[in-house]
Parts: sequence; C-alpha cells; structure tokens
Amino acid sequence: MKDVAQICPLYHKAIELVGKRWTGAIIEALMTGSRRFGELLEAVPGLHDRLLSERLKELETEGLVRRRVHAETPVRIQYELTAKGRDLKKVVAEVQRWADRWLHAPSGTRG
Amino acid sequence: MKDVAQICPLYHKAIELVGKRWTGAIIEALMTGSRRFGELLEAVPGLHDRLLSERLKELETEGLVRRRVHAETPVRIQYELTAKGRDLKKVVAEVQRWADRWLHAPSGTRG
DNA sequence: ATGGGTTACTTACCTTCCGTAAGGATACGC
DNA sequence: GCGTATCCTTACGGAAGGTAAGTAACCCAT
Repeated sequence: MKDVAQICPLYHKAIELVGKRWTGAIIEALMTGSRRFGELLEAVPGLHDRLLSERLKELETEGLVRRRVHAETPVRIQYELTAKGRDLKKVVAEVQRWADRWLHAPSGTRG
Repeated sequence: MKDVAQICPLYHKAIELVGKRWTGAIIEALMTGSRRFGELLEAVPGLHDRLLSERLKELETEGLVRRRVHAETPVRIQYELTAKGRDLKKVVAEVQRWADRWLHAPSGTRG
C-alpha cells in the first residue's frame, strides 16, 4: 500500500461549503451588495424559501453572511456578505470565467 | 414586483457541478496527474468506492475526466483530467487560497 | 375589531441522494 | 478451482432536498 498524497482538508472543507447546493448561487447574488430574502428568491431560479432560509442560517454560522433587521413595516431584513464572504470574489470570478469558456458551447472537451 | 438581476445560469451550473459532494476533492486529486481508482480512494479521506464510481462516471459524462484502461494483470485503470478539467486549475487555486486564509485560524469573520 | 396584504420564515410530508456493507467481474498464480 | 487483487455494482436505511401549507408580526381598510 504505497502512500498517495491526500488532498488538503482545508481546500476540501472550502469547496464543500461554497459548492453545497444553492450556496454558490446565493453567494454570487450577494456579491453585488446586500439583498432581501425575497430578492434572493428572485435572483436564484429554482431556489425555494425553505432551502434559502436553511442556507442563510448556515452561511451566517460560517461567518460568510450577516443578517440585518430593519424595524420598518413590514419588517425588512437585509443579507450581506462579511469580509470572509466578499473574499470569495476571485473564486466566483474564476468559476464564472470557466463556465463562460466551457459551458457556453458544448464542444471541445477532448484533451 | 421589481426586477432583480438573476445570477448567471452558466455560473450556477458550474459551481453546482464542481461543488457537488466529493467532486471538488476528486478534481483536486487529479490536478497533479492521472490516478488509479484505489489511489483516489486513498487521496480523499471519507470517500467510499460507490460514490467515487458514481462521481467518476458523472465527470466522464461532463467531459472533465477521461478513463483509460490498461489491459495488464490485474487490470489497471487510470483517470485523468481533460483540458476542460485541467482548466479548473485556477478555480482550485483560488479556493485553496481562500481556505488557507479563512479556514486555518477560525477568527476575524467580521466585516 | 376583524379581515386582508406583505414579508420572512417554519412545519409537514414525500422523494431523491448519500453512507455503509456486501457481492460480482475479470484475470492471474498456484 | 481456489485465493488474491482491482474495480465496480447492488441493496438498504437514513439524511438531505423539493413542494406546499401554515405561522407571526405589523399595518391598513372596512
């Protein structure tokens, strides 16, 4: 049983966190500024309120998202990225670049 | 109902693809060169054979991974990234950089 | 004061995905 | 043919996700 280099556990945790279902989309939607609950639902097609609520709580726990309550009527709640969340900007940008290159025209996958 | 900009569907597909459970880890393990089935199992702690098999098939279908059979004894099967897969190098690198910055010491999440 | 509108969740239920263990396919050495 | 090695496949219970309905707080209109 020869030793094989194991992948970096920090990388693994990061990609599972950001790549968890809907999470990457929510982060991109917040990348341009703070958003309300309903706005996030509109920004991410297919995402439903139950999962959005669940994901926002996870992101808050992980310290990527901050929740701000404005005591107006009706109550307005804004979600925004923390510094930790905003620092994913380059990750998001590289994923976007890859997507534009390889997912737009479904061809040229040999190599 | 005011219009909210929807996130890019290509980005969404990309992040859900790469971020799907175990997939990001498998891709990183293949980033340094071709690997055998058993080597991948060793490289990614917690990953079991059923899921590895499932993910490799998906990655082949998506054109990110190529499967090569060597008719030796016992049969040797090598998995390697295609050009499409290798082009995720910068994505992996940025995730790694973020992970090193923010997940190593669990502090400083305000902002 | 009661009924309805708006926003942000929460609960409930069922289906799909994942984790774990066991079994199968192929090929060789004895 | 029996054991060993590698690469999957099948089976099944439990966790996660999809969908719809319900709750809570607040205001306004009737």
